[in-house]
Amino acid sequence: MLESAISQGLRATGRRMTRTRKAVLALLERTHQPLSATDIYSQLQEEHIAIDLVTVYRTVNVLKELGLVAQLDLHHEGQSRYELKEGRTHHHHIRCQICGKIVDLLLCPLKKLTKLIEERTKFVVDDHTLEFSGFCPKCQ
Amino acid sequence: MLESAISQGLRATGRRMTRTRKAVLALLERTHQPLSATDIYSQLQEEHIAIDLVTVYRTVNVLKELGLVAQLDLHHEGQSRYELKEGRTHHHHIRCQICGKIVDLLLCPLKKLTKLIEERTKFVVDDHTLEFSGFCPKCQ
DNA sequence: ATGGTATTTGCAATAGAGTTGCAATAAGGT
DNA sequence: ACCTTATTGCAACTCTATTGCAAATACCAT
Repeated sequence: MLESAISQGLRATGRRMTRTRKAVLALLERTHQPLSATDIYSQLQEEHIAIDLVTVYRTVNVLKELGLVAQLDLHHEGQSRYELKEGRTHHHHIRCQICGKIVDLLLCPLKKLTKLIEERTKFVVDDHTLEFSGFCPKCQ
Repeated sequence: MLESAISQGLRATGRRMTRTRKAVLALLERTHQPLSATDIYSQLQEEHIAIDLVTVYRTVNVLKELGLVAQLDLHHEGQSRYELKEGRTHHHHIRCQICGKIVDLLLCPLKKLTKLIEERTKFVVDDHTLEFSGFCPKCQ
């Protein structure tokens, strides 16, 4: 159970473990797709858990600040998605252009490239995004 | 001069070369940074070229449909940017997290990786995005 | 050059994602 | 159980982008 460990992280920054934060965390924990704020909102509505959409936004932002959640901005989606980091390593995603299914790519091939880019551009690289899209097996 | 060639492309799809389309094209042609719709709008305002923001959006969408302009959705920017394709090959970008400067990366290292991903995921890959961010030489 | 017609433009209204102010509520240490 | 402070819900708002519609204009035929 993550909850007590997370509770500690919250308290360490003067925050509290609440009914709504538990609900959002539990949902992210049992879901295997990255969820948008409205996904989280409507899913919890269906489960008759009262939570305002504003609270969903505030909750994912807190979880992001604590480093517990990653925010994904996939191309052409127009809204952010969120997924639990929980012991998972850095990875990227592929998204189906037809049905929207998102699958993790358990790799990151960009370490060497990062060095090359730093040499060529004289930037210090801090972050990167990499995303593929196409047609999933069912939609081909 | 691009204009007459583009004019043909427009007419081939039942469209017209107009004062505003010329102005947006000319601006994109002489600018070396990808521009947002509001960038284009305010830049043309400064040059005393009257154009509505709505028209800017419609214009970049037409140019995108004609394959003349690429739309970039950079991470954490919250708005799209547009750049002329005009004879340029597929490439990616790096963006400074401090000053927002965007520099082209004249490479794409993802061909081999695409094959690997298709094998592993059984997706057919159609597109990808890759973006780096960090600190430019001036902002380090 | 002139006129006719379909495309394009500007304005106003609208849509959707996300944020902010504030009073009411609830967490959790004492 | 109480008290303080963080959190919540509601309403209002911001920002990017899109849509409907009447007026303006590109451009083809004459």
